[in-house]
Amino acid sequence: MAQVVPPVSGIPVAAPSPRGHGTRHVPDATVARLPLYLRALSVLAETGRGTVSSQELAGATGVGSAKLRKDLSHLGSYGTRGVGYDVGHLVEHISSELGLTRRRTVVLVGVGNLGRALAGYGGFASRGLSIAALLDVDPATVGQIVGGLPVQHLEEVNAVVARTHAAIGVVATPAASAQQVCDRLVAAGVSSILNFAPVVLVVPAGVDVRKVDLASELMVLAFHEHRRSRLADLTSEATA
Amino acid sequence: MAQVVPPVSGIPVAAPSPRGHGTRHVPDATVARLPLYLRALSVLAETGRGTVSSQELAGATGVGSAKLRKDLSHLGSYGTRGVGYDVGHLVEHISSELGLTRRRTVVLVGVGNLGRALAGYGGFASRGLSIAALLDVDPATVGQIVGGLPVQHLEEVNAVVARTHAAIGVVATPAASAQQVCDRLVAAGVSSILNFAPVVLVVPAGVDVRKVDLASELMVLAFHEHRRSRLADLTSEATA
DNA sequence: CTCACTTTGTGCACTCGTTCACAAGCGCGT
DNA sequence: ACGCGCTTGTGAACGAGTGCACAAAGTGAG
Repeated sequence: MAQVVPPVSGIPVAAPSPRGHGTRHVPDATVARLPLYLRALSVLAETGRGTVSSQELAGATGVGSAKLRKDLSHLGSYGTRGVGYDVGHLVEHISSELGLTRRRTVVLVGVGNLGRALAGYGGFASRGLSIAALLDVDPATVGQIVGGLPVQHLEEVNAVVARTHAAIGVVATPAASAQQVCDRLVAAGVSSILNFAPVVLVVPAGVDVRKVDLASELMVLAFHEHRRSRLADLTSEATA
Repeated sequence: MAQVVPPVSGIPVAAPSPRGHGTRHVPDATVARLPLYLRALSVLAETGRGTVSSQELAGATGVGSAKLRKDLSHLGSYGTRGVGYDVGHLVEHISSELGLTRRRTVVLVGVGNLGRALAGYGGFASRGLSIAALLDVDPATVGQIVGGLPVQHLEEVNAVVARTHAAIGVVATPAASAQQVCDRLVAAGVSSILNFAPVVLVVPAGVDVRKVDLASELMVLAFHEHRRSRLADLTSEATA
């Protein structure tokens, strides 16, 4: 009952920044939006635009203008007040922050339909990301040329990763083999994994896993649809 | 580094989100995890397990046990203290909440590699989601049988949506035609859209758009990779 | 019945992200 | 030079989500 949490007026005892991260901290939510900005900016750059206002860019990306400005401020980018942001400069700045200036190589495992879709996806190369190799275990698939690259056997993973210095691996295999493939990628030296298989991958500390689950996305959409119809039922019931 | 399971999306385009209305509010973050739980539970159910503790299910899904319990409590599901949750009951409860008890039909536009991957993806049907039709504009593709379904021409969209009562549309077309396809889907009566094209779709109010951007995911991964190497540089510099 | 043990459900504090509102800065016309 | 309008950058309030810790509630053994 005593001490009702005093304002703690000036007690520098506890470290102001408990997390000792040396670099300035860019929020994850902001990072997730940077590619979006980058794409919109690329379009603008191609049309010859020299500057954009936050409001304009916000309109093109579906993000609030205040949020956009805060995002950009997080990476220390300077716009010009009264004018806006220099398109070219901003593109370069964001690319640099995302680490796309240095070329990143990616190995893709699982050359099914999804793998082919990824391999054929344009726009990676122009963004500093290049798919360096395609791997699979199916004898009928190995040896094919997909998206200009020959499909190699998964056995080659160690050699391929070592040769291409790939740090990013994409798992586009069936669920059953995903964990096994993941393990081999990690063993070969890959430290970031993008997983499309509907399983939760277990990885050692230091390895970053990101998951894209197509079925989940559809289910979330179904939920919204469901909620909407429930709401409609309720309101029609209320008006009745 | 723990498993990072991002809510991906995070781009509520034109969703004013009418919050606080009559129905109890299930947080979006929780909804995004429900499919994950559902899948883990399905696996458990098949192995004949009758009950699960929150800790066990947490381990299988990579989620903290407290978070999991709170998620389940949000949808009013009752577990039994000292025992855990009834697997079958929980599966049914989550399915119901997600709206998967009533069959949801989906129309898919764009039968390229990505579209084929989605059409061939198992696990939709068993979750109440069924792809009712495939649409494309390429004469060479129209008429093919993909995943057991004939590909129809996009012109048929109105008839198809009306006949199947589909409320969900999937856009798996190239970026250039995505907005146009989206407009036609909306005009045909679709009210939820899952967009794989790297553009920001503009839709009228009342239509829900969810975006999955493969290139963005890779870029976010590249960022983490980049940050990691920066950190390594800093620390090696500091120790030097 | 009682006690020890297990596991849920949740209040609370805390962190993270978003939104608002506005001062500061910049260019331009006069 | 000077003020006017436009746009950025950000402090502060707010809200959502997470993690901790624990009381409540159930089970089973003695």
